[in-house]
Amino acid sequence: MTAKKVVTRFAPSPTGNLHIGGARTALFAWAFARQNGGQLILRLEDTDLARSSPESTKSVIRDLLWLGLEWDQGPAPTTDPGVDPYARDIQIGDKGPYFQSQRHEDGIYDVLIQKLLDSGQAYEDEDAVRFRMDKDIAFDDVVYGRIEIKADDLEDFIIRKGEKGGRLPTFHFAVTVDDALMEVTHVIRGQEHLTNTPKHAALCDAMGFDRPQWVHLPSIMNADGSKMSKRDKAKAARKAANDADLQPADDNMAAFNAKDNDDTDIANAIAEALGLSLPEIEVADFKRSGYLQHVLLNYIALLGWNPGDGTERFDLDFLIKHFGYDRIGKSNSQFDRTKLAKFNAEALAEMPADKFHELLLAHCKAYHLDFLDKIGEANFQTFAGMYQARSQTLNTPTEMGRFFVCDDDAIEYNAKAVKKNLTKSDGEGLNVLKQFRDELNGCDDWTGDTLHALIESFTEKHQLKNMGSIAQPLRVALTGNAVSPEIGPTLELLGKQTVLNRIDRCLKTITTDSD
RNA sequence: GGCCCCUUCGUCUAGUCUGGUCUAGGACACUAGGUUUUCAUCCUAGUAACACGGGUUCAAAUCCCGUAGGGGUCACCA
Repeated sequence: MTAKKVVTRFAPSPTGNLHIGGARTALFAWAFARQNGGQLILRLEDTDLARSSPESTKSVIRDLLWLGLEWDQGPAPTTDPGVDPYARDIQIGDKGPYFQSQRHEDGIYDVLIQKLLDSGQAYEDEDAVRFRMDKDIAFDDVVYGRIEIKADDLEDFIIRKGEKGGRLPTFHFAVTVDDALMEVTHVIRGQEHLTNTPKHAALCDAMGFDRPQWVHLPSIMNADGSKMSKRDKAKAARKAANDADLQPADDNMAAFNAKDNDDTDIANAIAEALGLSLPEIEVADFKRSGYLQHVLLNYIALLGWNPGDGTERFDLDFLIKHFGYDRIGKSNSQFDRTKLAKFNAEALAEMPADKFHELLLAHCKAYHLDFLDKIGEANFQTFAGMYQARSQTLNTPTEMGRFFVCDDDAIEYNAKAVKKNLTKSDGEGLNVLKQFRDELNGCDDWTGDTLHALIESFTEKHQLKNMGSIAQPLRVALTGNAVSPEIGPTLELLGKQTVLNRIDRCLKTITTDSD
């Protein structure tokens, strides 16, 4: 007997954006299929009419494609807005359709339910259909081992909803049937399904299907130990909205504020209005925050799995080569954004400068148009260059470099920085700044190199301690703070007029008496 | 609450199956020092864990039992 060809599947319900935990499940299913020359199926479990939406389907497809996890069967792998992923003729694979709502239309489930009814293994309960669970049941999970459940702890459960549920099959029934009919060999999913699995095993047995291999993955948790969920975003947004006394824009938002729903779109809208960042939970959040897809995949692969030889930084080829269920842990893990950020920072620092430039430009085009407008594409390379080594994410330059785009008189001076670099020792810094202002004013070749040389020669001429004696007062005048990238490129990018304006304003605003 | 699962540094983990090589290793974080015009980077050093209690054994992080803690699940949600 030859081993069956490996078939894995990722089967999200289209009720929102792709969650980070779902991304890890998809990643492992993808890697295992690729490792074994098998296939990955993308199937949409949309049997809950009320919660499923085409928008969610599209966003799941978008996010999976962004991550680079392509499937062999399922909806057409495209984000083209002109393409309807539900269209049957463009779905790929010969086991379709790949939407459970469509499979229901085709009568796939009803035939099998009728058989169970006829054989007495299921019975009608009001207008629903219930499956009998009257025997002890055991199954083997690849990660958790053998699980045995006594009949007394099992209850008959609904396999087909009644009228109010549209007579659709329930999740338990549909997954079992679809996995069997699509010849899925390995069911990889979150650990929350472990206690559902006896139901699926019993259903397989009752319908004469071979049981698949079940692979349950431990959960991904927040730093406080709670489960990472989109409710975290809602909670954070709600709190911010309350603190800021934000008036609800519409009924939806009012319901959101009253905790009647946890809509992440509303959460995002509030965050945008208030200019705050919510905890990243969904793949799209990480994208927006400026994480690279391969870094994100690398990091989440490490949550619950490791190659065993200490390697932590790896790419997808490595994962395909080394992935194995025997090295998946059983305990839940907390998501550590700091470690992710470090991984991301390293990846950004390592890449060629033009690659970083290209990515940052694309990121700003998508999320930070104000920077693009103010800095201009011509100067963008300089901007990218000065932040590459200091960036944790593609958002770092726009966070740290806020001063590049703000108005000259919007600079707020940090008191500590002012004292240390300007007013201390009878305004030593202010004096240097005043003198150097004239040097700058006389400079005709406004480039980073020339300006750097100007600072150096000025330092020597006036026998100052080091470049910092000028650079630091300049930083405070230009940014309000004692921190900026190298001073030469900073001056260049700000431009002569802005630099002089800000120095003048600083000299006018800050005096030794104000201290 | 019933049932199921889990428990090594703050966090992710190696080691557990096949007890001795573990005075428990790595990474991120943290602390100290160094390099640097600031910040970041980088370099060096350091702090820090086998949940608890019993048992088995010459020997236990590793095997057994119990306790505690955490998670999941008990829907016509998935």
